[in-house]
Amino acid sequence: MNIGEASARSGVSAKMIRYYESIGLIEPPSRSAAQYRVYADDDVHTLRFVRRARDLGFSLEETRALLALWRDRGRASADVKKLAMAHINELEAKAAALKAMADTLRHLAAHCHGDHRPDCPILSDFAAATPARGKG
Amino acid sequence: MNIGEASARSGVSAKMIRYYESIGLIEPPSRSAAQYRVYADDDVHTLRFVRRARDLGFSLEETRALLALWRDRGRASADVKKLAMAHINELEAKAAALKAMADTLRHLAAHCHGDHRPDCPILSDFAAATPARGKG
DNA sequence: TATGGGGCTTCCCATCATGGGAAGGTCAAG
DNA sequence: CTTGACCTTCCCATGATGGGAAGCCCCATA
Repeated sequence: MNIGEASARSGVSAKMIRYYESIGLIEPPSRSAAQYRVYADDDVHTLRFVRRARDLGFSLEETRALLALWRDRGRASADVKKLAMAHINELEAKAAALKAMADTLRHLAAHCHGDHRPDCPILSDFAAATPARGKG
Repeated sequence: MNIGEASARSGVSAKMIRYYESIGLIEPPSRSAAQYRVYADDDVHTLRFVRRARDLGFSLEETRALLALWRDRGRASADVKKLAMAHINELEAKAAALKAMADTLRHLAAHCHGDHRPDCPILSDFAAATPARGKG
């Protein structure tokens, strides 16, 4: 199949498929006489794997490691789990950071009248901000 | 003061101060005879405001809007609150998305032995993934 | 006064993952 | 043979930031 069909079947854009190939994440497929990329079902399988990893927030480099583990039938599941757990921690740390921002902002917004008056504790807080020294 | 001191006082790198100036987020400061940027205390104030907004996850474009509101003494606090609330929603949506990824992955990892054996439901799930069609 | 080191200037490049689009070749259907 | 959809490669853009080179400037010290 051509790249368009591989894209449709895998959920990875043609643009990205070419890019993944260029950075060596996936193998270059064979080519037709006219230099069209020709994919097999197995390639679609790989692309779906990549898509799933990306959807779960793994970077392309992490995905590369996962692919290697996937292809290595003899690897210990501990290796996979270790990578996954590390990623889970990253994800949760990022989520917590975003949540902390939201909470701070929500706190400030709670004290903002939100009417026609100009006074606003949100902007006041921003204006009073000091870098890495607390509110001294 | 020179850019180095403004940077130290505001917590914004010199690199970023120049960048913010280049995109019109902050006003170009006056220059010394040798073309050095010369900042006043007020400029540091503005830089701290930007820093605070960035720390709370506002994009530079959102920060630009906040700066405009800050400088507009007559604005209604409702305008600020509206912008803030929208941002809070974005932050929480992103946090929820990250948390969902972590939960999915944690669920998969819970069923992974994590020992010397090669079987791993994490990779199995990835390999079985299908794009936007459920698990058919 | 000469020198050295640190700060400043501009300019270009890299990141990460992705999309847009141009210029041109190819294929299948009419 | 034309038309239109597809493919190719190549370059550019995003958002926010950092790295670093080449060259000028300023101050302190010898």
